[in-house]
Amino acid sequence: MSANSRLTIAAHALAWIGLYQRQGHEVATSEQIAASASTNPVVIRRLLGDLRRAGLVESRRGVGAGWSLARDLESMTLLDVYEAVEPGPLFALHRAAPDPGCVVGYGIQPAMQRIYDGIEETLRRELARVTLKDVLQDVLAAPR
Amino acid sequence: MSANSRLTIAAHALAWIGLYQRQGHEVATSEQIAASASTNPVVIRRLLGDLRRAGLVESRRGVGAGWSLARDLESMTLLDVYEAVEPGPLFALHRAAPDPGCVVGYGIQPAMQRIYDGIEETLRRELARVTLKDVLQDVLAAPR
DNA sequence: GGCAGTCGAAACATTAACGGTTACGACAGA
DNA sequence: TCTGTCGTAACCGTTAATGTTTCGACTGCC
Repeated sequence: MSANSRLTIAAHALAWIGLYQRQGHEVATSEQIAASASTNPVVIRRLLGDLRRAGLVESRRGVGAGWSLARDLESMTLLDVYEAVEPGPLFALHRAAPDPGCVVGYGIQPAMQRIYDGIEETLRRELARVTLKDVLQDVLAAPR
Repeated sequence: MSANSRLTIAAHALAWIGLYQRQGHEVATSEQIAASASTNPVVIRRLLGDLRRAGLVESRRGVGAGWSLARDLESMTLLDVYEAVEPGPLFALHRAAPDPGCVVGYGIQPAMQRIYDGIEETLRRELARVTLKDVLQDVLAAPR
């Protein structure tokens, strides 16, 4: 499907900020998060920008600049993150419209769309069941 | 997510072959199916090749050549089709391994993998609930 | 007022996936 | 032998994802 890592990296960033703040720090920088996630600070800033637009994080500029959580990790679910960083649908319909003169070509798109809508709804319910607090707890529970 | 249309086109092809056979024909050609789906015969042959490897369709060569169903549409689910045409996972982990010296970097991958495994299992259950017969019925039920 | 550190954003490069297209050999029935 | 179709490789164009560089904007601190 050519899956991307956006949800993974966004969850990583949120967990990192949450843990860092729990340790008494005010803000985290994109450079720190990028080092933990083995990627580029600009990639982190782009993703956190999406999360900021969704109201999950806040950013400060200037000297003591960086990122902080806008809400408690407990109040954020993976669905919030998913909606913030993944705009499109899971499955695409035909690239070009199928032949409307053919019975199958005529009826296939609404039929598949209904199925895909149901599947995405199920996916959302599943994502909504996991909070970012759950994720961080699970991360910290990893055996060393 | 950069979704593709493989599941859609594969379902289209199976529904088309099923209907065509119901009308008394032995085999369907990739050219006929491609015309209905508004794509190229080679694209159809590639997809049907995947479905053949999965035991869903059969192909004949030679003069009276073409494609036919290997099983009843009722016995095929969208999960069978999905597994035949979509090898990869839905969500990717980090492209480069995260920093194992960081607590979050160390524990994030197993944590996210568990979540993703659960989600894919749910997706599979959902896909397994829909047979290709259901799809064809739904297609034929479209108002004209 | 100037400096320093960080974000915000644009621009560009690289890579990979996807779908479309052409081409041609293999095959099997007439 | 001829014909129609599959099987498959090769190549192309488009798009998405990610990485990288760059530079202006901002703001606290000296």
